[in-house]
Amino acid sequence: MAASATPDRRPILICGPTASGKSGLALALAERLDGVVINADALQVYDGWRVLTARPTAEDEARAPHRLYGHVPPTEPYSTGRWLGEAAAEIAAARAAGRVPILVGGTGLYFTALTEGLADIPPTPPEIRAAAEAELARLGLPAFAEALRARDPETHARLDLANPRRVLRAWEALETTGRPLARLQAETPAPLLPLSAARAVRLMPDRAALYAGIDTRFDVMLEGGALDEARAAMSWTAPAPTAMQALGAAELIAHLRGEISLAEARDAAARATRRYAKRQLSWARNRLAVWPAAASPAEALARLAPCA
RNA sequence: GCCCGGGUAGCUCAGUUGGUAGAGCAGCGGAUUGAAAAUCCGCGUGUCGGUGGUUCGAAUCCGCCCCCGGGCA
Repeated sequence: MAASATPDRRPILICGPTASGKSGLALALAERLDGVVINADALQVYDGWRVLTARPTAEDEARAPHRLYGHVPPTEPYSTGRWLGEAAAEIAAARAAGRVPILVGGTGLYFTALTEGLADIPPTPPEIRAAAEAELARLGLPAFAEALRARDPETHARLDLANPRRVLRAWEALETTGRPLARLQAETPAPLLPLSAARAVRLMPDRAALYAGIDTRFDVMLEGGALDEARAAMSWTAPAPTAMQALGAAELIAHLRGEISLAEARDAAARATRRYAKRQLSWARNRLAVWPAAASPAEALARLAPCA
């Protein structure tokens, strides 16, 4: 333990399931290491969802710089590609300012794109997406997949043909670039931040405790104004589908419309959140298998920024 | 104390004339390179309350015991 050793100023990556204490950990690290917290969560980017997405509070944001939170209006679609570009810029800016970038979020795909690379493909123009969706609706999935196979057998051969999203994505990439998605992915450039250039930790909390926390947290959200947020969302004009994916939004809106009771909405939202957490753990366990794991935020904090 | 009804999966329950059990919900595992809080695939996880007995064979039939609900006292 040479006290004179240069402190590790590599970016920190924190991934974990919802309600695992990621945000608090990131904030504590930011305070100890003079860092900048950079969001890696697909829904927390949206303005309009603060309570329902458990975004850091104004008080939290006053304690350390926070980036990529609530900076997107609900009318705009968001994507992994857009996040990657924004995150890269924020990482560079933090470094330039002599601060440690601390990326935290529950969207595993974002971290994988950052550390393993993402194919260089321009965003799908809205008209191409609309046309692709119309074609899928007109033909049905099997016939739509066949239509793709006729034009792009290479990508078709590796697709999950039961998953409409995947088939749609392949179609859109082909329409947008004129090239097979499989080829584009094979040409994926080097990652912006290889794992070796960062300090990563994945939170793997006890399942039962996590689920209990999810259930109680939704009640806290309700007390904190989640219903007001949902009511406001009902008046958004032409919100992007990605913005309406916030867990609990559909349930609370159904309740506000008088379709279900508040208790039913709460149960359904909590259940959806538990399932989401399960998928996140799946990603962390299998796709982030080489990341050091921590059972709790406290354990991770002690490892990444001892004492203080 | 007596009389009914009921104890089967985590929960609510089904289970034909006896052939070691199955639905829904919950849950679990997996995939996932631009909607990822999305999307998709797969999986019953069980001392049938306990214990004797009848039977080749008992969740099913019989005895006793335990527990829960209701009624009568």
